[in-house]
Amino acid sequence: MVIVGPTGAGKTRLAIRLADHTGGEVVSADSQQVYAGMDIGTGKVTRDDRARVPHHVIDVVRPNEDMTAQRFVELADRAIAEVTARGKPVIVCGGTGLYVRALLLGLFSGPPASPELRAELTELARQRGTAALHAELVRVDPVAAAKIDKNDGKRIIRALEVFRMTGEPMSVHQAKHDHRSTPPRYPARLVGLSPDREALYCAIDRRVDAMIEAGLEGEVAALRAQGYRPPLRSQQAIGYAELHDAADGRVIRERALELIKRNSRHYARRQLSWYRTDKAIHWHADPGAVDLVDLERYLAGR
RNA sequence: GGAGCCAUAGCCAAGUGGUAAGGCAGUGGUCUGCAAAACCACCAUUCCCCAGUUCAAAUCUGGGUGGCUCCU
Repeated sequence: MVIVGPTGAGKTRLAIRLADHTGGEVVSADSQQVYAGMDIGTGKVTRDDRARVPHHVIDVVRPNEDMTAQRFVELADRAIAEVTARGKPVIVCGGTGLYVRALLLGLFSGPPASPELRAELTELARQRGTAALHAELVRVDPVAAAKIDKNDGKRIIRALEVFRMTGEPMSVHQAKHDHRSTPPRYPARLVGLSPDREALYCAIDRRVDAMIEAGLEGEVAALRAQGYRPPLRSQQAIGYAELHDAADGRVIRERALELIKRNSRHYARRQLSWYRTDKAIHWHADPGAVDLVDLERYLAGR
């Protein structure tokens, strides 16, 4: 069972409810909840819930470590194998579209991320401009270049990275792993949560207020005390980046809180845009109205 | 009671005779090892209202309405 949807839609609550109902365990597919010490701002389940319902792929790296989609897939695969071995249903709770897709469909067999090469290419982009890198990509991999916007530095760098490390264009690697034809790695039932837009935005605002009340600022202070701050990827997460800015005096607190809400709304929109195209998802507007008995019947039928 | 200034999208705002910049918000989208990231696109047939001048008005003139400031 895979639960997807935008931030603030109620994925976590539904996952817990479903786990309680079925005796299943939860595998998180969230690119920020992997970081230990980042609990409030990433909306992790409470300690009580975790004590009752086992959660996996949460708190698996320190905030100064890199996380990648491939690493996530490895960790999730292992967790799923363990839970399955115990004879329990697996509930994947995912907010990160790329991670969910990578888990279900796999990634093309390319080289792993190379921090050195990325640093080199990033420096090159800074000096000569992103357009220059794109021009190089046009030369070595015109197929990929046609699909990547000339301003999209991150994707241009990834494509060049793959080419340099393998001597083969990324588009060739990808053609061997076409998502439209690759068989799913797991038999999954996808449940999507998509509340009314206005209600979702309201929920997001309230959720941010609740995070502040719960001590998000203290959490950020603790991270800073340990030396974790931007530009660490983990510290650029929504709710953290803004409060680091506030702590550094770049914005006033009031504005930072507004920005957290705004950025969360933007993020929710991007998530919806990602999932909307997936025809396999069964959508529900109200997480509270999802019929657990129906879902359980489906799980039991496997 | 008098004088001055102002009125452009949900918000901020440029534009002083030649056919409505930009930013924010909003919306749609892209996504194959950084994804809570990165990137793309759309979004005022019209400038408070009415009349006038002009080939041409958001821009000039007159009147009205609303707001702000100052004087009495």
